[in-house]
Amino acid sequence: MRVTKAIKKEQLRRLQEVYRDARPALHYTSPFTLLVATILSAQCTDERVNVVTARLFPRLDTPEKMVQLTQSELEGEIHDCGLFRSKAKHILAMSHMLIENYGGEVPEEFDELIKLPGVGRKTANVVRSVYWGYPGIAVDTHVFRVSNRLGLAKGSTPLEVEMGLQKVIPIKDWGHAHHWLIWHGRKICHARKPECEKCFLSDICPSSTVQHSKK
DNA sequence: AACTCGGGGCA
DNA sequence: TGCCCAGAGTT
Repeated sequence: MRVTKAIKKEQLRRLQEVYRDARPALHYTSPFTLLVATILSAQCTDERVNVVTARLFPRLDTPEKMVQLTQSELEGEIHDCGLFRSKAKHILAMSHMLIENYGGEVPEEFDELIKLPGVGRKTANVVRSVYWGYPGIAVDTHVFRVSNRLGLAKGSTPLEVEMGLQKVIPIKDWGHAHHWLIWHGRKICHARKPECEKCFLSDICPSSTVQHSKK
């Protein structure tokens, strides 16, 4: 199936309709806690991240409080998230940098965010688009996979998909489309066994395994 | 572009 | 057991 611009628009319309009430799955109360939760979410399910942050953020929700922990203490706090050594190192270094260079606040500029240890394009775009509503699509594994399957934005690298998505998604929806695509990837368009028979986009998805009589 | 970090969930 | 999970840094 050739994916026309009209089909892409229809895909987005249906995604918006079905996931209208989709909210961020990660628990956070501020830019800093969203930043930390997003770092913890790397290669880890959001359910597990929420278990860790639920007991972490009531006590440690600012850079100033975070840097009072030692490396090994923080590793113990986030152990269940996996990749805990590098994550703990990054979170501590990031907190120190926020205090020294940004007055303890999280900068809103993309170029400043990605200077922070442990923060790449994906994490920077999450904080900007989800918390502050800035333009920018965060491309994680779900967004990458679903976008490629739908033909919404094809690319061999996350950056190519990010640029492609920004051409087809209206600016006002960039923070929301991030959630539509993630929820769709979680609920239906799984990595290993996509449930195409349950998918409300199977008739206009070039990767669908469902047979359709009409083309 | 490929490799590494990493414990837990699930087939 | 083997593969996967809301990635980023290094080589």
